[in-house]
Amino acid sequence: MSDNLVIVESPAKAKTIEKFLGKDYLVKSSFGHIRDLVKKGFGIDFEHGYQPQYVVSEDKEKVVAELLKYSKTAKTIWLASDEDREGEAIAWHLQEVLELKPEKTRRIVFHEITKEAILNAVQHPRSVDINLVNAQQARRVLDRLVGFELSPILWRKIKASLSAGRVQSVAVRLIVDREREILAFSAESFFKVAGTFLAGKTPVKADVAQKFGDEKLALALLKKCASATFTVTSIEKKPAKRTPTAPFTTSTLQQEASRKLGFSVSQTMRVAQRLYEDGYITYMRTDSVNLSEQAIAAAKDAILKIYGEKYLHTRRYTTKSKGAQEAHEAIRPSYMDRQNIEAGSQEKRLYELIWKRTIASQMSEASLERTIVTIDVSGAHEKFVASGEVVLFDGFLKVYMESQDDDSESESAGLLPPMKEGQVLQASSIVATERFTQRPPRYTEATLVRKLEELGIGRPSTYAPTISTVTTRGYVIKEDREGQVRTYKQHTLESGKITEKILKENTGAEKAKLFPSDVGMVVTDYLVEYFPKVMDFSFTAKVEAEFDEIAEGKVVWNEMIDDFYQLFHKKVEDALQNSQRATAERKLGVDPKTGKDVIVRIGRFGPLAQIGDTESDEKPQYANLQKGQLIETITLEEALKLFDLPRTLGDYEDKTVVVSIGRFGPYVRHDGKFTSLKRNVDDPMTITLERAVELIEEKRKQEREKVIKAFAENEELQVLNGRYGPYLACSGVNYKIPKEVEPSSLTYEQCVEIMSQQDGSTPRRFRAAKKFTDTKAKAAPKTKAKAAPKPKAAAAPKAKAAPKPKAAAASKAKAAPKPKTAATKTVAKKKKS
DNA sequence: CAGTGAGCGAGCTTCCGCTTGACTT
Repeated sequence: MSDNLVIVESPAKAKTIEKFLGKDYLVKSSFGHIRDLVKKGFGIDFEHGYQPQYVVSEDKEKVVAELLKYSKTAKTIWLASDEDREGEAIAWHLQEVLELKPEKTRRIVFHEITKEAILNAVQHPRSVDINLVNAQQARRVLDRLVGFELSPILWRKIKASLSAGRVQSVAVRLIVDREREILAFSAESFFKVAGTFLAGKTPVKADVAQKFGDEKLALALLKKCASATFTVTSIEKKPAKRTPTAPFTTSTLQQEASRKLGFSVSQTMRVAQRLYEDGYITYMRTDSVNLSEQAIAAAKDAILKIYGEKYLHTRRYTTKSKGAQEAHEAIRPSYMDRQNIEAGSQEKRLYELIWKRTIASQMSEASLERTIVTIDVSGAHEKFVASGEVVLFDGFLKVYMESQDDDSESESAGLLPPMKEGQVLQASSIVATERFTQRPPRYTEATLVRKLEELGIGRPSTYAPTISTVTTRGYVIKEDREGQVRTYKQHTLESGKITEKILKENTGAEKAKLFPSDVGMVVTDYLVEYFPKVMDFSFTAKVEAEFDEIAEGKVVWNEMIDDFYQLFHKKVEDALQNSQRATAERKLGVDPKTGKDVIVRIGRFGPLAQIGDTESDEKPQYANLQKGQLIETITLEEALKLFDLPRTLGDYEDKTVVVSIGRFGPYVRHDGKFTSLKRNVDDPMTITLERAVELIEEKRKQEREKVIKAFAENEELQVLNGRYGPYLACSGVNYKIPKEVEPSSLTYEQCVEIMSQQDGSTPRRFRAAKKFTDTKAKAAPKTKAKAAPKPKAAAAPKAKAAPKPKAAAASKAKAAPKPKTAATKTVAKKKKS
């Protein structure tokens, strides 16, 4: 037994630190928080100063038991959780739960995982800072109060199972507010004039800076240009510099991975987690841009080696973002000399991004030269301006360039041909093009995270979960929208003649943007009306300031909570008593067929349109709103159209063919079977019986051809034809068929071979492998007759894997604890339901 | 997986932050 037990938060960290500390130290992980407020009810004792009622979390009981065992025998226990509010609380909970005696307990902190930092920390222990712990308790209690008081109001006033909270409700509000701005926006058109001139033989593009709100003025300029001379009146050269951006934090990594790699926020975190666990990068949940001295030195070495001294410029970055707690370093490669790694393609790409960003942050500025050429038009006061940019020294740009959010139209200015002041240029064409003012952009996941961080709302560990909460609650939908075709005018002056053209462009198309749902809008409106303070964008910042005062010992935590709660709870009571049920009901008009009212509202299962009311004798007609339609904006015509479905097309094989729109889009129903319409080809409103039958037959054919091959040896194993081509399926797990193999000629043995190879090849397949054997184990007792051939199939891959000792050993080690965890999980789930 | 939308009204839902696995494709 070791004399020293060190407890950190993350198991990957524990492994690294153990190496630094040597044999006398046993390093274990708490896996984050070990206790939380009891799940049922508030978990707060209102009678006794908001005393929190804690319980060891179900999934942490094992961890706690293990830590308890080691702490009993250790002489000294080092609480090495992160140096922030939450970390301090974790240390305190450990102290309480493990009943650590003060004389045996040391609190240490370090914010970089280097030998020096850790040894230094051990030299400077302290005790748990109870003020900081109290700040965390206040944070925790406040969040529980807000969440558990507001959510039930929504159940009663809007819809069951809804939720509200300090972070999620404001996140939804941002999206709702933005959508309303977009709805209120009307694009204004104006004209921009641009010309192509000839300097010698080289074409030069130049623009008139001003916008012409009036088409006539733009045309007037074109007319003047027809007979004008164009003279270069000034050539201005300006030096410009660009400096690299700071190393990655969680939020900036999410933004760049979204822009450059197209990753979702949660995808970025999943990939980063793997990189962290494999020791490639430092911790991925951080708000700090700080690099350790060691990291800067390593970056310096790498830059000198690869790019040379000219490119080196080390820097220390400081964090600007609000509420940053800086318990960790920035996200950076663990080893700066490692430019590439061997891993999955996503991991590789994200690692490369992190490496480049980190290296670039320690590189020289880029120096550029901007050239601005002004061209006068004789007989007009407008001027054309051409600008060019030349990189004199690339510096960090050699490695990395941060991307922009909007796909802005600004063309990258390049090199200009040599010109002289006083030089007369020939105009080859001058064009006045109609342009439009741009509406505010919708949020992407990543830009929403940036906004939340800017407002100091949420933490690096919660950005991804917050997005998933607001989408799973149905407040926000991430989707693509098709744009609309818009026409614009263009006047072209060429060879002395002005011609007019009407052109078309697609506008407003959205890719993976966040849209509010009707429920999101109603909930936001309701909360803003009754709880404006909590819904204020600065609410978190205000309470954070108070938490800081608690941490400094200037304010007593439960007094702060009491001040808040007294007022807040009054508002809650008021809302419960005095607010109407919010259904977002809107009357659109009257149905011309029946003369009854047409309304839209939120029903039990979501937004719907309704003809007639429940009080009259006849039952009202209902129809779901479609994807992309909002109660707030739908028109009477659009709503009436919804009632044209389902449409009966006629009979086929003596059974009715019906077309309608379901959860997964437009479909045809015939003989109890569903066939999806082809997207962008078929329209449910106009589709004919003939075409519907064609689709039905097509699907039948596909199903007939689905099974390429089946095997007598194992009925679960099949060669199938899928959307992406032939594949192998066995007990719900799919396997790729190697390209060089002809699927129809596969033998049973070959299939087993393919499965066993893919089982061990990548971590992803590796998990599938467990599934492969597990389902067999479960399926075996159920169907005894069929059980006999299956164990063979399961055994075969293992036998094949045997020559690769590593994979086999790993598979056993990982597979072993699984049944237990699976068992405890199902028990936990049963308890809930 | 492809529709539901009152009615009797039980018992349920819910927060934010700190961590990994567990799941599926």
